[in-house]
Amino acid sequence: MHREPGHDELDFPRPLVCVDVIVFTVMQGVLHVLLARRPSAPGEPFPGAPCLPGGFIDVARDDSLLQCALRKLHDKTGFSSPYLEQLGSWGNAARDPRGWSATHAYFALVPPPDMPVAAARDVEWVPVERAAQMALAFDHSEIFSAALGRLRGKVEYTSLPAFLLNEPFTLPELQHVYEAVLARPLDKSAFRKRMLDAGFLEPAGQVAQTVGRPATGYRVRERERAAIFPRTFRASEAAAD
Amino acid sequence: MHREPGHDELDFPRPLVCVDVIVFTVMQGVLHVLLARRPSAPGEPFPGAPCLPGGFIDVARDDSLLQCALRKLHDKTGFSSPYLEQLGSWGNAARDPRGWSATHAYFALVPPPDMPVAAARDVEWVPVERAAQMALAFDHSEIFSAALGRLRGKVEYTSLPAFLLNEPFTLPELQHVYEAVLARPLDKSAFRKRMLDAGFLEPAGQVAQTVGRPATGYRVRERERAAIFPRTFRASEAAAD
DNA sequence: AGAATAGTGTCTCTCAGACATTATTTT
DNA sequence: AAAATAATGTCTGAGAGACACTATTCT
Repeated sequence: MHREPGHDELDFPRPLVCVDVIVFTVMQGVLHVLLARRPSAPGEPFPGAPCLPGGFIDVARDDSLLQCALRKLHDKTGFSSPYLEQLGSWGNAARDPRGWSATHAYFALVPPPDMPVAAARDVEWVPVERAAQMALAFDHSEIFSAALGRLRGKVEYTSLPAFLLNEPFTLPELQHVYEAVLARPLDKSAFRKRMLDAGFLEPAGQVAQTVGRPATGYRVRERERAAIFPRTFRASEAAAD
Repeated sequence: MHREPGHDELDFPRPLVCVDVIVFTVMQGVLHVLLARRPSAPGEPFPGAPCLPGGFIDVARDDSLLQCALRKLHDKTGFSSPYLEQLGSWGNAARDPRGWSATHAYFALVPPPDMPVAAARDVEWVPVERAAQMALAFDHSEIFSAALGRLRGKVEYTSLPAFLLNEPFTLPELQHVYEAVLARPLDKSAFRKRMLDAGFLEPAGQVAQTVGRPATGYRVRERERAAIFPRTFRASEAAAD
């Protein structure tokens, strides 16, 4: 901003501004993403098409982009303090037929929700493999793909999957989530060493299993941010940011 | 976007939309950032204050956010194909007294420029240590701080500093840039092994020194993206993205 | 006792860091 | 020859992966 001549009046055309949220969870050992559906009213772009939950900024109601993302997330999922991180922004003249628009994308991780909740709010949990094959409205397929890439990348070297579980959780449970997101098996011994050495977990009692030895329950020490490991899981296939 | 009732008319108030660029370079072994200055005209916010180069999106002229960032970068520095990466976005009701505004921040790495160019375009190269102590207009100090953190973080495990040098460059030169950005010395042997093993460099002849043995010159194989190393420089102090 | 799951120990490999050593140029 | 800088070699330690092994519960 700030230096263009002729802009002082502020009467030039402004882009549309949106916030979209990519919400991930793991259900039945499979990574899912929350999708909404475009309205079918006349004049609406992409009528009836699946899309990411989101919407226009309401300058009277939203104090900030982050707060807007939190509001939309709460409206759709009922969660109010999930792990939430900015993914990036997409803006150009062509992505929305209604005009030049820019969207700010956030990605969120939530523990497995109760199924009925999602259905009631007119959104749907979709396995990421299926979502990747769907044609989402606007450039939402591209944004979703970026979110999935970012999640898989960061899972290689952070404790992000801990935010996909209800507490307390066990180390075997956490390992299963890692494996679900990365879509490959991990060695149990290496996994446990890594998690415990990182020091982001604190014990929280025993968790009885339906069969076999009970497991130690854990909580994350700081819910605010993820821990970062000194190496990726497999150094040979290092991950982007 | 896409599901708010009452929005179909598109006649609701829209935020101001800007793009700001954080341009880094290394001169005389010191990391610098490019700063502009707010106009002093009446009605302008933060008159005369230092700020990041940037400005409002021109929906008639800019096809996309990225192209807008490239345009501003070219206007201010003359570089047209630098390393350019999206940093994030900042948007809220309070950051600009003229109204609800959102800015998309990009950070760029350029090789050492000719000094006069910057001066002629009404921008100035400032050492980052000094810039960190200045009160920049709007929330630009916060944005600059995030950019510096991102750069230092990624330098721990990527080849980003190669984009801060003119080609061909030597490994000792590259090491000096790493040390300038990280503000700590690195071991020569470990550094060379790391860079050569990463495979992102290709030899480009010999580079004579003023004194001593001449060094091998190198070019980066792919100018488009940075290489990622399997570990951070010091695993003990792992870095965020 | 046996099945099932949780949790540990040991060995090897890779790579970062420390630091000593060798190589090639100019004066 | 001496100085200066480039480049390599050797040793050690940390941590990842493979995989065998032990521990604790239930039926």
